Formats: sequence, structure tokens, C-alpha cells
Amino acid sequence: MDYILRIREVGPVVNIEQVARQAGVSVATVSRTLNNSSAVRPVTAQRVREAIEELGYVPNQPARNLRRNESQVILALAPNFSNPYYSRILTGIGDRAWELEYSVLVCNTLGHANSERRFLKMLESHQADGAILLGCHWDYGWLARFAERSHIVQCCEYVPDLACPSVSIDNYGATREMVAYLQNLGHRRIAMIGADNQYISTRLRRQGYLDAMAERGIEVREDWYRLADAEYSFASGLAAAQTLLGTDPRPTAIFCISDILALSVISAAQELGLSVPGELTVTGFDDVDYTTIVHPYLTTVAQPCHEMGRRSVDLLLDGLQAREDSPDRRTFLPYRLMERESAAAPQNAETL
Amino acid sequence: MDYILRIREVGPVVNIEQVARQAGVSVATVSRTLNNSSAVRPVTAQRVREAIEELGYVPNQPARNLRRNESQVILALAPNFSNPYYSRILTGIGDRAWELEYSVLVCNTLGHANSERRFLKMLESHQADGAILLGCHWDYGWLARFAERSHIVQCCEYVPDLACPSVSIDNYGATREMVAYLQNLGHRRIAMIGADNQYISTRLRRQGYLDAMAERGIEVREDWYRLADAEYSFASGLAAAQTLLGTDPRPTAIFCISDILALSVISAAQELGLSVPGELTVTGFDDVDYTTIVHPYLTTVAQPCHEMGRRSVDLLLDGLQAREDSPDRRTFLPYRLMERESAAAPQNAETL
DNA sequence: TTGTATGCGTTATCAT
DNA sequence: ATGATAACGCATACAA
Repeated sequence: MDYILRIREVGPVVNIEQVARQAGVSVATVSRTLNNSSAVRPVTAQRVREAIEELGYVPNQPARNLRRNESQVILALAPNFSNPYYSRILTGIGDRAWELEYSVLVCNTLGHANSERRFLKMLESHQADGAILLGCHWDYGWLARFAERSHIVQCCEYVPDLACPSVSIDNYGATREMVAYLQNLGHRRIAMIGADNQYISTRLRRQGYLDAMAERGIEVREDWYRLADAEYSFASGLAAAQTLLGTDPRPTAIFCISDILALSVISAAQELGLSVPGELTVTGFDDVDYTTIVHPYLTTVAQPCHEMGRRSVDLLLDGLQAREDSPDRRTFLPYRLMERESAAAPQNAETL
Repeated sequence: MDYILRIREVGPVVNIEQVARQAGVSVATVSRTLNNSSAVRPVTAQRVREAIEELGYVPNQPARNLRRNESQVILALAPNFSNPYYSRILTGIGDRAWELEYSVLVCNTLGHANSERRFLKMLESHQADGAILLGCHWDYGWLARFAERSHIVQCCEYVPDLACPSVSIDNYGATREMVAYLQNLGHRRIAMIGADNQYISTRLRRQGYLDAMAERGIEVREDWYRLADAEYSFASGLAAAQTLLGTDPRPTAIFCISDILALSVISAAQELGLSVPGELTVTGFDDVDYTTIVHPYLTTVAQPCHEMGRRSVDLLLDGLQAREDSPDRRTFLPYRLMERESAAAPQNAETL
């Protein structure tokens, strides 16, 4: 008994032919019933459905896929889906896909060698109908070839001159609004923590900051621009914050391009005995869950992550079904400035 | 031009037959080469590989799947993968699957009506070879039928008398260790915040707490056991904490079955002006990322999430390939007590 | 409205 | 070692 190799198939498999026999019709009729063809008499369809029910028949999806040349699967690539920002978008993708009867195949791109090739191959081998790229910073040339041969949409980040749909927020506008908010609070010594990556969002936020400062004629100090690492890690934020808080004069406000970075600044300020927002104003970006876990709750820019995920799916399927208006349409969803507790007017505002 | 419906297929599709023609061999030989059959002469194989390269041929996966009756896909079901605990496990699942050339289909089970049926159907329709269930609390009868017909493994949680592999930590032992740790610190007034769900982990942690208290002969007060909601939400933790901190006498330590709950307790303590760990010791469970973001860093039980995910995949594939020793083997991975900053000896320990 | 027959791209069996 | 060919389960063009 123990020597017998177990078979992989657990239950007995019933196919379309058995259903046809049971219902006393041909396989074609069963197939038509399955696909809700109007060309089948209601009574017949009913008989077929009963047979399906009796036999517990479930259509073999790979077989359908082979025949119809599609997979009903979409690929979602993210650098790291432990990151709450990405995981919220993924949730949106999953929810919308679920509604549309699609499945979502996820892949962490970080830490996998040759990930690009493998992903491309998944599309080419018909394992997925298309892909949603979350913040993947791949070589432009490669991406262009990729986009040419497959249906993809870029979410959060996008490469500007790539003819490929995308969904994101207006990072430039959001940043200008946030920095103007700080200025209106009375801040002039506003520093910034960016990140050591080439994301379009990173570049746009930098530019938004610079333009907002220029508009008010405020000088921008180069040593008040520090970089966290490419993944916005807490540790790298801490280091950047420490450097920043060591300058003289010290900034009265620090604009961070990610919430986690803002939290690291608050942490660094705590260590130095600086109160937030009393002695230092700190703002974040994204509005992920942990912005309201401890006080001071973070003043930040909220991105509609869930909706961004949903919209990506719609855009992708539009492309698949060739009902897009333009092959490279860019979608910008509304952001929202969340005024909470980590930003306030500077002390001694009059002396600034 | 605009009136012409675009076709779905982006590039030209090359199949095995064209490769065969190009290489001057039969499709069988190409197939054998593809599958690394030893029965093909190296020179021939080389010719085939060149043809593949020239034509840019990629095997059609649904066709292989149809023929081999497998999908190379595993399903991962989680209540909510925005939860960092689950997302870390999913990362482990994804990494291991990647190594084994499997793909992972993810599904958020929360908030989807009829999710059970749909998932079962995905297995039955051959869209996935098996499934990993993360903390799904489904009806036992249904789950039993499910497990009978499909390959599944339970991760984190498991239903005790279900003949199905599982991977988790020893929740009972970990809890006893943690409570003993608090007792050794000098605490006797130890409260607990559990959750309003039927997870095995919830029950085992409750029992571990009770037994640890009984062993030292410490009376357990019923009103020192409060419940957060089923998903361990911050808000529900806050409410539980407020009730707990309003009792007289007040507990000197609160054992929480989740980190987020512990953070809510710290938050509640802050509001009341109680210092942690000075006036109140708080401990968590899981050791998710935000335990070390703000001080006090959380003393908690670390679960090997990533490894749990990896192991789940191995267990599942063991089952698929019928090389399991026993069909219902349970795996327990080592946990670790993380002594950080939120637990300390109680003030006035001598008077307790 | 329904049935017959062919093909989707592969793998596997049986020849040679 | 290689080739011809029959499945795999389903959808559809064509016939009836």
C-alpha cells in the first residue's frame, strides 16, 4: 500500500463529453450552453445544466485558454509587496480583477535575478494576458520592447516617453501644494528628503519642491536636500534626518517623499529632544496605514491606492479588448492633502 | 484605419511546428529538446536550440498544461494581504515558488461574496495545482470537502482535526514563554487582549496565558481579558485598552496577541499620561515591521513569516508530487522572543 | 436549433 | 535517436 505511488489527480475528472452524453446532446451544444450562446433552446440548455450539476462538471480552463488564446490572468509586478503602499494597490488590482473574473498573478521583482526575462516570458508563453507594473524601474530600451510586444500598464511610476497607459497622481502638483502649505504656515527654512532612485515620482517631487520655493523667492540650500536609499528604508531616512538636523541653522520643516521617511525624521528628532511639530515640522507622502498609529499623526499627501489598482486593471483590459481611445493614455487620479498633527507654524516665525 | 478592430495578439506567434521545420527535425524532437530528454543527440539538440533562438520561440504554456494536466500555479488565499503579517508570508511563498518555477495566484478573501466557491472552482478547473490558505476561517465541513478534493496546505492557522498539512509556530509555547517572561520581570497583574475570532492561534494563546498564570498560582481576573475585533484593528484595540486601563487596580502588564494591538495599548497609555514601560508593560505578537519605528520599540514574539511562506510551498509541492510521508503532517517553525523596550519590571514590584 | 468535424500547441506512445 | 500520430478538453465553422 505504502509502495504505491499516489496519483496527482485527486478526484475523478469529468469532461464535456460526459456531460453531453448525460444530457443526450452533442458536445457542441454543451459548449454553447456554457458560453451562453443564444442559439440553444432553453429546454435543451436546462437539460445540459442539469447534467452539469449532476456530474459536478467544471470546465477545464487551460483547454479553453488554449482554444481561445487567452488566459484570463493578469500579472502584477511590484518591487516588494510587503511595502504597504504596494500592497494596497495590489488589493485594488485584486478586487477589480475579481469583479471582472480575472485572476492576478503576483511577482516580487526585488531580489530576483533575471526577473525581467522571466516576466516577459510569462506573457509570451500565454500565461497572462497582460501585466501591471508597479514602480518597476527597468531599462528604458528593454521596457520599450516589452511594451511593444505585450499589453502592459504602468501604475504609480511611468517612463515619460513610453507609449503605454499609466495611472498615477500628479506628483508635481501635490508637492507644490504641500510645500506651499508649509510656506503658508510660515516656514521658509524647508528641507527635503528624497530618494536615491530614478522614479519619475522622485524627480517630479524634487522639481515641485524647487519650483514652489522659487515662486516665493526662497533660497534653496543644497545641503538641505538629502537622499534616502532607493527603497525609502527607515534606516536610510534616519541617517538623512540626522545629517539634516545637524546643520546650522536647522530647517524648521522637512518635506519627505515617503511616510516611512517622515517617521524616521520624527524618530531622529525625538532622540535629539526636538518636539514635533513644536520645534520641527515634518510631512510625509502616500498616507499608508502607520501614519495614524502614534502621535503626532502624520501630515501627508494621500494617494488613492486602491482606486489606482482598480483603474490599472480597467486600463489593461481596455487595451486587451482594443477599446482604448489612444494607446498611451495617462491617467491621473486625485490626491489629497491630509492635515494632521506633524505640521504647524514655526516657533519664532517672525524672526525668519 | 481607426475603424479596424485591433487584434488581441500583439506579435506573430511561432509554434513548435515552425521550429521543427526551421531545424529540419520533427516536432517530437523539438519537444524532447524542450524537456531535456536524454534521448536526443547533442548535435540535434543544438540545431533545435538555434532554431528556437532564431525564431524567438516560446512554448505555449496552456497547451503544455492541457497535455500534462497541471498548471504550475499555486493559489495563495489570505483574508487581507495589506496586512504586513500576511504580506510577508506571501513574499516567502512568492520567493520559493519563483525558485521552483511556479507562479502564485493571490486572492484576498475578505469582502468577497462567494469567495469559497470561486476558489474551489479555480482548483477544479485546473487553473492552479493547489492552494495555500493563510488564516482563512472557513466552515469546517466545507474545508474538509475542499481538502479531500484538492491539494491544500494551511499556513499560520489550521483546523486541528483536518487531515491536511500545515505550518505555523507553537503559539501555546510562545505565549507561555512570554507570560513567564513578564512574571519573571515581577509582574503579577497581567492582563490580556485577545481577538473576537475562532483562529486556533487565538485559542492557543489564550490557553497559554491561562496555564502560565495557573502554574504560578496567580489569580486570573475575568475583566482583564478583553477582545479586539476579528481583524485586530487598531481602533478595536484602543477600545479594549481603554477599558483595561480604567480598571482598579490597573494591570501592570498587558499581553496582546498582535503587534498592532500592542501599539494601540501604548497609544491609549500615552493619552492617559502613563509611561511605557515605566508605568505599564506592553507586549505584542508577530514582530511585523512597525514594531521598531517609534520608541518604545515593542517587545514581542517574532514569527518566521518568510520561512513559513517558503515551507508552505514545499509542503504543497510535496503533496503534489506524492512524496509526502504522511498526508497530514503539521510543521512547527521556531519563534523567538524579542526583548526590546516596551517591557520592564513593574514599579513597586515589592507591593504586588 | 443542433450535430459533425477540425484545430488550438503540446506531449507521449509507438514505430522505425 | 528520430519521426508519425494520437490524444488532452474545448470552441467553432460548416452542414444539416
